[in-house]
Amino acid sequence: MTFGKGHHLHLIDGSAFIFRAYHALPPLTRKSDGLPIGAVAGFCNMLHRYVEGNTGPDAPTHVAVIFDKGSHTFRNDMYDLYKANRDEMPEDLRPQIPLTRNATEAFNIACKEKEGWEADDIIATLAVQARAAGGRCTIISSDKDLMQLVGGGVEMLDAMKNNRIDRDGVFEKFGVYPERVVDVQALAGDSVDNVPGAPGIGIKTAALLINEYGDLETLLARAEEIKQPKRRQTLIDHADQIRLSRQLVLLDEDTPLDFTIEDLEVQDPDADTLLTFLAEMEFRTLSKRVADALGAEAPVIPDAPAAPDVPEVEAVPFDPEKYEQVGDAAALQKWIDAIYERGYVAIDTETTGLNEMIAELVGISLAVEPGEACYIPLIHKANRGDDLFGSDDLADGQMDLEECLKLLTPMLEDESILKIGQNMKYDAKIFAQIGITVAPIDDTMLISYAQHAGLHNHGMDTLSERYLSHSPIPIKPLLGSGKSAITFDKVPLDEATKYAAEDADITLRLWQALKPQLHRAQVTKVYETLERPLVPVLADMERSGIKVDRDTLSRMSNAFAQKMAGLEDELYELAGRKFNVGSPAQVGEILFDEMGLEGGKKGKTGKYATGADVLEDLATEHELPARVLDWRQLSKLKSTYTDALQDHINPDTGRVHTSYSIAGASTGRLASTDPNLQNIPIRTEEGRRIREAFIAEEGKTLVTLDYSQIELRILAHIADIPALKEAFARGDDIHAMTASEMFDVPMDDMTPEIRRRAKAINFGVIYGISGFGLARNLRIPRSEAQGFIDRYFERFPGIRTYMDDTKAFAKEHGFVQTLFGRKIHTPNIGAKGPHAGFAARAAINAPIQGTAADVIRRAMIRMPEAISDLPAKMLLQVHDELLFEVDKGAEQDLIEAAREVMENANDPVVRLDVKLTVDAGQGQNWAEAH
DNA sequence: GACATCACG
DNA sequence: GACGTACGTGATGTCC
Repeated sequence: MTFGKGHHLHLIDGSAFIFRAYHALPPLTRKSDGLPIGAVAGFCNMLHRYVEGNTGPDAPTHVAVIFDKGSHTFRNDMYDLYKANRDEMPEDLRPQIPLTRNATEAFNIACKEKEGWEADDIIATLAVQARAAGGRCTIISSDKDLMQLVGGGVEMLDAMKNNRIDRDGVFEKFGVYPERVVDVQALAGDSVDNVPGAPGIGIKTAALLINEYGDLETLLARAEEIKQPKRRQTLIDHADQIRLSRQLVLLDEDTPLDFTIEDLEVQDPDADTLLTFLAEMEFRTLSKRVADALGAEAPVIPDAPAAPDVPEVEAVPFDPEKYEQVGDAAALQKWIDAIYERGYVAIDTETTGLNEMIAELVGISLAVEPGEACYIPLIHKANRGDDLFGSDDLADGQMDLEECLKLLTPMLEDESILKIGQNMKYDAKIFAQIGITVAPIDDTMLISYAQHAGLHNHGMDTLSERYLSHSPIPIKPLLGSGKSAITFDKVPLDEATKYAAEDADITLRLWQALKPQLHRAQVTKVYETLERPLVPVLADMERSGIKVDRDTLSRMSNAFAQKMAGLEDELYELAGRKFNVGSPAQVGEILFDEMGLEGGKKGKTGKYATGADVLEDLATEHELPARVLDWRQLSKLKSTYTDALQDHINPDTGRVHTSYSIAGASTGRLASTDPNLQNIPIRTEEGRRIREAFIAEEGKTLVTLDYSQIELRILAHIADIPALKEAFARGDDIHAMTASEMFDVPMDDMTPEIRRRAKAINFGVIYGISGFGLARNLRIPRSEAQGFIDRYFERFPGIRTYMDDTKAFAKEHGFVQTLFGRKIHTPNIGAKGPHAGFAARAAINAPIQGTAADVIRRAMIRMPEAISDLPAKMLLQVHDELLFEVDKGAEQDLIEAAREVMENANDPVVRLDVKLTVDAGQGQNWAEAH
């Protein structure tokens, strides 16, 4: 059949698939012979997922995977440096390349390549042919070089993000439509492919020029007319290089091919061929999945003895049908016996919601071996939630909650049985609500965090996909979404069992895969002293919550609303019309288009930037931006704080219970969510008053203790700066001392302005200083800022060494470390281009911020024991501050005990050359205590 | 759901 | 030699 109207050609960029697969998976090897196989595994998974997704009216009628072949193409003849900066292919990837061709053929998908041409040229040729024939074509790739082909039925699809790119999408990316993309690329060049382009011209400028002059040749011909002298000269000087660049990025739409589109017609895979291939590769999980999809029998893959050092990840296939639903005491007792035989169990709770303070226990799942898991439903309803007249009757076949807990509690509290969970803080809190203290525990999320912080997140889906090559059953289809969403107790029992038991099964497998790796990564100590013991401490703090006075907040909300209304009237007057003050886009239009103010800069989305820094600069001359800033401050305080906080007051406790994520921030810091209590205002007087709503219970006092300058002290120690260390030892004002040293001003003559500058520089150092950043922060010329930095390095030479050493360490190892051994990975440290500076600064900052985070973690872990004799509770942590609630009269005892713990939190593991000091405060509310 | 903005250390 | 930049977070409102 001739390809034409109604037909749809899919072209898959094979190389892109391979590299994505390679980087997405750990370095897996084939068990029987150790052949590296991770990229092939990922490639096959992606192909399988792709094939499965091809249903419905949009499915392709023709398909091919296109590969590059050889490294020498006609472009190298034009320009010998083309792609010359490409890194060598990783050694363990090379042998996998031919296997990906075999894989494609095994899936019965056409597999095309041509010596001397790039895959992109073949794709271009086929896309153009498809378009000419009146058919559609989808290019599955996110390579921007292919964007020149889009239009007239040709689109691109980013398979990972499931993001279609049409002509408008191309315009967003390049600022021009597809037919002018090569012109823009010719000017902007491409550092990845080593296309030179015009020096100093990026995509933004290129698009601007092309749009003004129409096309590249016109632009080059009329280059003399360009107003900016530098730009003009660049274009004149480099015209030849620009034309060459255009040749390089222009795809060959006439690649000679020895096949036609008709040869690419979609064919069903032959089950035998495909499964034989997958079995050869020893992909157990995927074989099973593919066999299911094809309705064939999964091949038996003999269990070869595992090579040492390779985690066993695919031993037992996942089979939701095998999970047991436990409905009576006898059945449960069998599981408890199995747990006692082993000494450990993976456990997961299902509840009615994500907020542990409100959620109710719905069921419990247990796993003892990979594939051996059960679910104990407890209070599932007999009817689905979508049944309008659904009664509250319980579904049949469930154990009585009390009876179940009576059997389970001794095991949960038995110190000889290890309870393994994914994010155990959640489950521990659920059990704590019903009086059960779960211990001892292991947490797969934290085991991963200790090893892989900075590499990826540590949610179950991510871990399962990465380390088990298995995608967990999604919860969405069970619960629905939006208004019609139901809670887990409305999920039918059989579906609930498959989902819940699988979670425990996955947790157990992750534990088996990841726990033994802790010591190999040398982070066992980190996990055991900084991560795991924090779980019960945080669970207690979160359950305690802090009292918040609704009336105070509500009064403030009203006051803010009135002020905002007044400001809005003023603003409409100033602008000469009504507009939405909350819309940055409209504010930008008013300021720069209608009022014609200078200095409007458009961001990447084509809108004017109207951030506080911009408006502050304008506010010295104009009324409107000043009032917008006032309005924004009030709006922020009202919506984020005085309004939203009220909604977080728990009706039962009258208190606000935040949730801390232990494995969220890469540096080891905690993060606070729902609500975030780590960013309650303090810097402005108006904002600070919100802290008046955080109050002590009747008869109690709020006490805060915070580390003084902890990050600078740690910097002084790590970078070994004698002058800084001595200043801290003397108890000097550290910013004043820095200023005195840098600007040769005696301490007695210090002015606030000079001190302010020194303070900014001190912070800058912690953040991985740059002249640009400091200049922007201090609003001084860049050259002056650079002068400050040079002087700083001169006066404190250890800083330079620290920065250089840290960067070198990160480049060599791919991570940096805190003083306590916490690893923070820096995967982008070797990146080329603008990414590099970013990663370098993060690498410089991470050991400092991370060590400070470790210190306060240690203090928090020791705190419960240290204050156990006092009528006091630890409520909140704000990075370098701990907030307590204590009975009146015991304030001083608490301060003494807590300060002792905090100031010596580094002992005995790390000796510091600098003393840690802690300031204390107390009061009836958080504003007063500070 | 992306983006801009702004709150904190 | 130019690039684009202070480090780490989370919540909200707008706009598509």
